[in-house]
Amino acid sequence: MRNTTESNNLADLGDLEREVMDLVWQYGPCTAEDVRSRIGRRLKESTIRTVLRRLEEKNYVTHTVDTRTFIYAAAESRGKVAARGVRRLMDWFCNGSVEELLVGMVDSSVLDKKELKRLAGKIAKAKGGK
Amino acid sequence: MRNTTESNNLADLGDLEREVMDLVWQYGPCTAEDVRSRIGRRLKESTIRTVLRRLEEKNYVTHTVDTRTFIYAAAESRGKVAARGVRRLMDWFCNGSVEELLVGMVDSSVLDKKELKRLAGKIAKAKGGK
DNA sequence: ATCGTACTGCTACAAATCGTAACAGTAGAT
DNA sequence: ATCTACTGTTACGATTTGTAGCAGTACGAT
Repeated sequence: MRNTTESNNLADLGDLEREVMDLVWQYGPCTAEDVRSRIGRRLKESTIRTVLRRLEEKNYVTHTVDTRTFIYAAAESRGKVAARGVRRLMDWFCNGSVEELLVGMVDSSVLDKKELKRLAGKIAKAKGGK
Repeated sequence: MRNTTESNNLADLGDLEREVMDLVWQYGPCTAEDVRSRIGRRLKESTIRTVLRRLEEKNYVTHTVDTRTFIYAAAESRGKVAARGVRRLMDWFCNGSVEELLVGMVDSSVLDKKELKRLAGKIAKAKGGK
């Protein structure tokens, strides 16, 4: 019934899933137990494992094995994930126009004009030409 | 169980809901029947009404009554909705940093550096000072 | 005044997603 | 050979979304 081929959720992640991703991004590669001990809620280790497994299915993390233990690492940077989300927002609501999006951001004060200009300059300068 | 107070879905909308919003945005105020006749799939009018009702609950549209007929209109512009989504993405994945987001966009070629600069200039110039 | 009809209100239901976890099997260490 | 730490598998309830039927009611025509 639901569209499974292309999720309609901008981030494909539930709240807990996002929390876990945050930890993975923040602390780097870690085991389920690492996550469990650092996360703010009291959850069973099996719960964390389920979440990590689902995150791997969704390609948010990958794992390697150390002896018997799974070590999970982020598959992409936060910024890239966010950018993918932005692209979707653009496609859905702005006919794919970055401009319409930026204007909307400025309009609803998500972004200040001066700030935008400053950042544009900075970003254009950093990370060498092309 | 799930977090109901603050949805975790960037857009709070399913695919059909988004399609309907598109029509409302594109054609302006309309009735359920208007939507039904314009939408690309064959759906019962009651289905459309349900969707419109839900969209109203979510504050995406409002309605007025003409004699007995509900006329639905978008409550916000596309750009604003998109911008709200972007804000969430920033909060979730970039610690609220616009910079990290823009960098991510450039990194994953959602946005080109030159393009960014051009738009920044344009936007800063347009819509008068401050 | 009556009646048909066009609209709305309410309810329902199945599929998918997500939070949460138990239980079973198995490979390493001792 | 055992114990134990890990993984694999399965489950279940709540919520969201697509999809729609049925019941009630107010207007317009006769």
